[in-house]
Amino acid sequence: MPELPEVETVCEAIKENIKSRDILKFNIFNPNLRWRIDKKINNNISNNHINRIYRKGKYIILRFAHGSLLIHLGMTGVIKLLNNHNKTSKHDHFDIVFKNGNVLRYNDVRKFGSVHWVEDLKKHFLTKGLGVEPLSKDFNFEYLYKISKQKNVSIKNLIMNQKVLTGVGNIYASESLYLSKIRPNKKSNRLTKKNHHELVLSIKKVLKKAIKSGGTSLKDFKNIDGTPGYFKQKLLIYGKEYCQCGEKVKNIKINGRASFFCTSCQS
DNA sequence: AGAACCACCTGGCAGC
DNA sequence: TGCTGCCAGGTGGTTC
Repeated sequence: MPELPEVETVCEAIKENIKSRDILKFNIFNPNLRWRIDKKINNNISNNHINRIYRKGKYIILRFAHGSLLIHLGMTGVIKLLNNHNKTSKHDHFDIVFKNGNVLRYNDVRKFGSVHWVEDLKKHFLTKGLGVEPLSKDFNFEYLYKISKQKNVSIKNLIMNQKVLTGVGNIYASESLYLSKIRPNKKSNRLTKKNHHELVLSIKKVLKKAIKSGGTSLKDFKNIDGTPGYFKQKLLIYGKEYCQCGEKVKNIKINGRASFFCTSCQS
């Protein structure tokens, strides 16, 4: 579920709302996530101080002096801020308990998320190969064009490849391709230079706009205080039946993922 | 080597 | 009502 804007929203909310950065303990309720939660995380973070809270791609990173806590929300991961030790509910997996009583609680219905203690992010198997950040200046025409030409995949798969571009998922890939009038199943090496220029701009535009709206709420995404994001109302093609031009929207599978596009507006 | 497919898991919904 | 089948925002690992 959560793509870059949702993770960014959660990250910012944690920064703003956590009044203490000193951790008391790490409580595990259900260790079964994509990878079993390591009990040793408690030893690594209890009685330690978070120096920095930030996002890399779809990962939330809590940085300590001697390593980082790496959190991925998978499809249905939700982080809530609680002010006391509320009793746990179904699908709660762990708490990060702060010394002032604040609690960050991770809930994940489908268990596709993860949490790891990582000493060196550059060497960890989940983070070492991550591509460029879409909102950074490293993501530009030259970068995308070069990779596009050397790959033989659909452009949608290319921009969703986290080793190429980190943070873009199924919704924002569809939206960006719609904005730049490119069909999602078009092979990346067949796009024109103009296509690439427009796609880079569209991806940045869509992501920025979504962050401004607090992310997209379909079924599961909720911000840290339980409020939903409002980008869903602004989606132009994902999940739509008709395009703004009046044409019926096509929904095809690309690599098993629903891919929406307009046969009239996109070519 | 690179691309496509599968598996992991739960819940919601449509159709019968 | 209840059962079945299909669908869902992700991605590492396996297979082709």
